[in-house]
Amino acid sequence: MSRRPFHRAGEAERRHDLIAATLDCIFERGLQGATVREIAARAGVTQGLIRHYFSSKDQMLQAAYKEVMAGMTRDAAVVDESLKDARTRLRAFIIANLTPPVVDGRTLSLWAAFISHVRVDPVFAEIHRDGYLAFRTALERLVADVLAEAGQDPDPSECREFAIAINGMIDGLWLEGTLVGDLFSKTPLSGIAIRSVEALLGGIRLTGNEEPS
Amino acid sequence: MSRRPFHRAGEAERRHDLIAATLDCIFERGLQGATVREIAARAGVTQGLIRHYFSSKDQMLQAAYKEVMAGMTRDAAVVDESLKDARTRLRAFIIANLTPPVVDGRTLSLWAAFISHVRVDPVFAEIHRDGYLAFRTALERLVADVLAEAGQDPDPSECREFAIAINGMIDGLWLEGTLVGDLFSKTPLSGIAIRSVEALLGGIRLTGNEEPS
DNA sequence: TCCGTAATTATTCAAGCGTATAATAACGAT
DNA sequence: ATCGTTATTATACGCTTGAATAATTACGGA
Repeated sequence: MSRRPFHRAGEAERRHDLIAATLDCIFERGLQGATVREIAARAGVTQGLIRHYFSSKDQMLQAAYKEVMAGMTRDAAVVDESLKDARTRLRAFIIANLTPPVVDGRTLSLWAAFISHVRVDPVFAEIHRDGYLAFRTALERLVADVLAEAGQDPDPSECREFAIAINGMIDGLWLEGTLVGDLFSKTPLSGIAIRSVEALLGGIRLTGNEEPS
Repeated sequence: MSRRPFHRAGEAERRHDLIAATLDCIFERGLQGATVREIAARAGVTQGLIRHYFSSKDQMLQAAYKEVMAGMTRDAAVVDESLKDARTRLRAFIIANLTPPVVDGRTLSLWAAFISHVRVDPVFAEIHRDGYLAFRTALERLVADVLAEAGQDPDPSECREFAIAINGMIDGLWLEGTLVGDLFSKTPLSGIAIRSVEALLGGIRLTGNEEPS
């Protein structure tokens, strides 16, 4: 009876691997399928190791949720600062949020699995709140820039209202577009969103060139 | 050792009670907290009875999901046909979906808990799809009526695009409004939505009277 | 009034869960 | 080379889970 050989990985690497394995489990079999044993097996370690890096399974799930939110924010907020026009930046922001990798079955699965915990566990609620506010704040600033660029006087509360509405629409389109995506094959979501935002902002065009195929 | 007394309830009543107990459990403790034993206890029966009415726990959860979706559709689609103006009907539709009982912590909890299963279990996917399409179809018709009423020629594909956008915004506002509702205390969601839809549809006013406090 | 049916309770079972603890071996320091 | 540290494995514990089965009792129809 020989013991299984192993190698000592760096703490950061191990934690990352464990979280990645956790997310794989959640994606494929839901939160219920993310058991300590299954996660350990997928990470190629034994279950005891999990408790060596996380004080409990719950704490590991929280870390995993943080990583998901951070990933979504990172992908979503890639608004190249070099783009001079605010309109172009807002357009890029919308497109980034309504195309892969944000619009993606895996991302949605993870998001949905965790969102059901937001109202049960206060720690999850805080993680969600932080992510939401970061997103909306970025959007609010973009809207203010666009309005200013169009020569309007951007009333802060007005900008916020626009941001809330646009944020809602992006969230909803992202959600339904991913859940029942096959229903949207004909018309790209990002196109709908852009035209809608243009109308919402009072007819400001977000693009000079026609939209791509 | 005397056996616990009981009474034989009608099948419909028992099934309803069991589903109600299931939803209570999910609301308070999430899907993971909805165990057969806990549900039975809350329904005032013993756990064996559940298997007498449902062939498995999964099947009972599916029935519960159907009931949640049906409830949301029922509450949401209360568009009084007697309202003559299509604009008034659309306005009522939007308000109904962005005020209680649709905007409600319990409704969201249940929705969120189930949505995470949509991508794991095909049966749940079908239930969701049916609900979504019913909702969007109703909205599509309302939009067509409003545009026709405004003297425009309602191109079907244009109506659908409007419906998708509006549906997305309602979904997103509903979701975020319930999740982080305290952030919206100042400005009512339904007001934001109505003004946004007005802009979206090209400036059509949905109301003659000013909005309530 | 009695009796058959089936709705309901009571009990049991095997599997899987998160957690705890002890043994071991990999690897850096010396 | 050797040693000490600790990352990692191995094993076990107690509990909960969904499901299965057997025993009962409520209730309608004769």
